[in-house]
Amino acid sequence: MPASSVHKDATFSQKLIQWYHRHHRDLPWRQTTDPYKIWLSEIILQQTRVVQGMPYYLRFVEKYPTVQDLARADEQDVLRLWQGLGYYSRARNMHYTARQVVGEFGGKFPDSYSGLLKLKGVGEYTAAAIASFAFNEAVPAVDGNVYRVLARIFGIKTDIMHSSAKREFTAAAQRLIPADDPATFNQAMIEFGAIQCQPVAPDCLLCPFNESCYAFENGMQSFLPVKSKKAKARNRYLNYLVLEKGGLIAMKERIKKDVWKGLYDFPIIETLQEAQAPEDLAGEGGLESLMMAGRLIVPDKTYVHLLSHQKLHVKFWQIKVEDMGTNVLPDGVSFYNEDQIDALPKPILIDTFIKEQFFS
DNA sequence: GAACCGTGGAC
DNA sequence: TGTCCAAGGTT
Repeated sequence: MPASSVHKDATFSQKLIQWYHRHHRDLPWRQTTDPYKIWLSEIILQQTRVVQGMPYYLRFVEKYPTVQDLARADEQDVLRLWQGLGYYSRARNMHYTARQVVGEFGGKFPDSYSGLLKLKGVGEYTAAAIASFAFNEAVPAVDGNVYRVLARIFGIKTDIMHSSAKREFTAAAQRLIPADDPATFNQAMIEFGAIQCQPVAPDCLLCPFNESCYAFENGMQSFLPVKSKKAKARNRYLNYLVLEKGGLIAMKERIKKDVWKGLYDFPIIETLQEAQAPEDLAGEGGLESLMMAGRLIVPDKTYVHLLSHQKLHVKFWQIKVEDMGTNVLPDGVSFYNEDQIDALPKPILIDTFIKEQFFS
């Protein structure tokens, strides 16, 4: 590498870290080098805004102060504490990893990027983040913020959705990272992307790099980074059979490979189109006999619930049961009282419906 | 490589 | 209102 490049890269990291010291937010996971807490914060913050993840981080640290505490917990309680954050496999993987760290590693997290990368739920970004923040390893932590900063300042036009992008952007960051303080550099890149080099309408007049930024000089802020479109969400039509008997409600854990795995909802009939009458649900899984177990209340509204890849159109068919008689609940379905239901992890949609309908 | 996996906020 | 996005990872 020519000497001029070395000089230029050092200048970049120095200016960036200068900016960081002046502008960074005071966030709780930056007050520690405990790999457990850093890991916890990184898992929570995956695809999640700081304002949304913050209360969850504080609750998790409060309830599970150490990895041993988390390992001892039931997965269901971990999912319940995670309720509302989404991408629930993060919580299940986190719990699995806590048990592995305690059971196989004597309660100590791997102290290197390559070791951390082996953990379930820890990919290249998260491994680099923990390795640098907790152990000062000089590996670049390249997240969405870093893609944006690098693409704009250096004019990198590779589609960040393309498979080659990760290698290219990681190499670019690796060239910039200072050996003497990789942790602050990584924090600074991420923080700079989050609060100065924002996705939409960044205020470039305040930016310390506005005299050398490719995007600013060429008016390309809104076009960089290049990101190809995502596929449109598919429509799904869900019909829940909500059996209520003497203040108890029948619920079931979602165990299939599908959305909300590990969470609880009701017996469900999925249809290809929106069901308008009880007859539309016949022959769709053998649950229709449940609708005869009591007095049926036909839903008067459809909930539309958006997921990242699905648009759910959901109807709740309530069945007021006096006596199940010869009707039996399907496998895995049980009646729960209010306190039990409160303790179960549930999708936000289900939690909202229950609160509206029963326990408001 | 592309699809999948949640939720809430900003525009 | 619909779209995009947010400290990604797994299959």
